[in-house]
Amino acid sequence: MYRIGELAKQCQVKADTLRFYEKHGLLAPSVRSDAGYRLYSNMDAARLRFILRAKAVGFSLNEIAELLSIELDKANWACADVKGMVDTKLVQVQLKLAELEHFRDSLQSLSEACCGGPESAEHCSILEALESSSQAVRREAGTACEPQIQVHANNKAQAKLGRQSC
Amino acid sequence: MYRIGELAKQCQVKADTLRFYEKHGLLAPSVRSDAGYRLYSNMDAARLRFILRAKAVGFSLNEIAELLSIELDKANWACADVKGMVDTKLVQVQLKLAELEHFRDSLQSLSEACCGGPESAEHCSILEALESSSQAVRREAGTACEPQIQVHANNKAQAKLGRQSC
DNA sequence: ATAAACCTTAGAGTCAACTCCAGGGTCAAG
DNA sequence: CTTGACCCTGGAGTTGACTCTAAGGTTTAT
Repeated sequence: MYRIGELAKQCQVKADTLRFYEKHGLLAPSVRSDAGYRLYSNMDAARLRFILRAKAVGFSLNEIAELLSIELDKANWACADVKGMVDTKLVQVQLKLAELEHFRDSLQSLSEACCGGPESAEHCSILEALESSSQAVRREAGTACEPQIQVHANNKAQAKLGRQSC
Repeated sequence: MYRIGELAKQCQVKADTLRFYEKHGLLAPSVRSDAGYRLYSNMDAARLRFILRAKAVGFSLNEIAELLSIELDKANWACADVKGMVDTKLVQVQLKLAELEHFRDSLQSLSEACCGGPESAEHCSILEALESSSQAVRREAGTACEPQIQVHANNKAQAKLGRQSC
């Protein structure tokens, strides 16, 4: 059993945050000591890690509470309800995964294309990578081009030539 | 070129949000009309989509601004700086990816284990899946067990027996 | 030429998620 | 038996990210 400060330190959050989570129904210690101290079990700690992981990938505390409520109210719900809820979250997670993979790919190609040397990054192909990562709408021929875009088109040509953009 | 309301609708945000992003240095329209109206190019739109994608996977606006500043200040930085920054973000993204995959796996096993029928979910293996998804610290033999944990151990036995937890 | 539907700014308000503070209780070490 | 490090509660304050309001200017359709 951990006291609030111990669990907080272990998970790199503040004790206040744990009290906040308790007030909002996300995580209550399974036991209190005689003096009223919160005592957290290993299961409580696991639940906290679950919460923090969900938070780190962009879920709000409300969404997390919804997910966790499955665990709490499970006697009052039908399997179908539970499965529906889980599947909904699953779709959300898969969408996030796809976005993150897209994200990673663009950062990766950015990193690979950049020589990493001491030169100015002025001609680095960052712009290009970010653009393609953002699914930039292709410029149709005939559209007015700003100066920067000229530079960028230039970069693209360079990159094509020798994969050397810096 | 899109006016603020058009771009906002296209990306499912409010016009106010775009003005907010401009004030905070994330996205400025490349042109203003004679009357002072903001006019966004396709590149601006791509940049906005990049911002929204990053936000959806849990990056703060400050972190996103940091990433985007690469694009803006590239003339003032060495390639090494840029590469370092990108690689740092890349590590963060890969961490998030790992968490999300872990997350997806636990939701998936949850969904598969649950029959989805009209029965009470009381004996559904949700607890188990959430626990394992949270990398629950293994209970050592000899540690005091709460009643719920007994129930859970029971569930686990059921699940082992026939993969039928509902 | 005028109403509806846009746009502008500056500044105030809202909401989520903490974070801190005051005033007090608990507990192990010296 | 007190000192210092912890804990408690209730409530106020902060930060990030919008979101809205007021007071006005612009565009477009009739």
